[in-house]
Amino acid sequence: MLKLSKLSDYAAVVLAQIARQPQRPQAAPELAEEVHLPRPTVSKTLKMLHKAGLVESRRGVQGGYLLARSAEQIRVSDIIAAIEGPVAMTACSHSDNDCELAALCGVADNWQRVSLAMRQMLDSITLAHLAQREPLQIMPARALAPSATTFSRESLLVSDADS
Amino acid sequence: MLKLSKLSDYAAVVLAQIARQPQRPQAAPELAEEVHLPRPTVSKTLKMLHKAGLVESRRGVQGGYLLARSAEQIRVSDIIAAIEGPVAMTACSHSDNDCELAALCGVADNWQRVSLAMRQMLDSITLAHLAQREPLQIMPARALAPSATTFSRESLLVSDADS
DNA sequence: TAATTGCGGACTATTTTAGTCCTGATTAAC
DNA sequence: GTTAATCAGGACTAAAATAGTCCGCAATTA
Repeated sequence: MLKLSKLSDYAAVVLAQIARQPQRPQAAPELAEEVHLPRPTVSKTLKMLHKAGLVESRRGVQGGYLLARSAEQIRVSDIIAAIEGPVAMTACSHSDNDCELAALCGVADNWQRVSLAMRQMLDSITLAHLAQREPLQIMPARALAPSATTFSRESLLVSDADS
Repeated sequence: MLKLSKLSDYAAVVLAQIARQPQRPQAAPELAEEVHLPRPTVSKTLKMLHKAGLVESRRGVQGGYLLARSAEQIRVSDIIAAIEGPVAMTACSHSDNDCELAALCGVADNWQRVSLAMRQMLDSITLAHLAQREPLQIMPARALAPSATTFSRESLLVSDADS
């Protein structure tokens, strides 16, 4: 399925909810109610998001959670990384891991590139996009000259619906 | 991690190996040896690939596995789907699944689009690309006019290294 | 100081994944 | 027709990841 864990999904939903009231801290139980998810679970994801630096927390009365930076600056890949660790498709697709089969399998390099392309796509989409009530349009991407060797941050551009 | 299962990774490696000798059937134990993976496991993945129609099998002496179609016609998304089921990032990102929270979470539509973009990327890369000994270059994609509403199959173009 | 709220971590249960093994069916060669 | 090679299907086990809950402590504010 190549799927996100449920927790990552929850994280996105909860963050989107916070993003819709950016001015005041929102407490975990309050958020849980709004997104219809169990409190301890929401609490857990918020703690993970805090550890990853995506949200700020305020304790005490009137406390709660705030975005640590604007929704435009929180990338989908940040959210996923906060919950599941860095985005990488295979064990050998992140360089620090030494797969002793890498030399043999003859596919490792190419998997790495696929993985990179995916990460870049996820980098190009932000919480602000997710939180929009209007559906996104993710642009069809287009091939460049065959000699291009690097990715641009803009490789997959996401724009608002034009209506 | 948003990672592939090991089995999917194995499947890619094994398929790449088959692709390099397209003319004759290769038996499971032989393939296992070549890719340095345990026989029963390779056997299992091959059975899954067969069920998904990606390889043909021949029983008996001199039997083994062959690609069911050319490596250019086998997409990475096919391989993943054969092992893990259809590519979809979240439970609600495939339409037939009814997530009762969809109306509430305010994110579902956008997740679906992210998921779609990912699938399209995976559609655009084939076994032939993976099997190449030379590393791929996956093209930087480029935004089109803001009013574009559909994806093109070519959205992420993969080309051979130009060296 | 009391109420509210986050923090950290332990813990359990469930599901998924990985990996193995066995028995039977099919095919080709002799 | 017999034999050996090979795939087919599925049962099974073990291990790991995931999901979810709970508790006691720390911080903050009124």
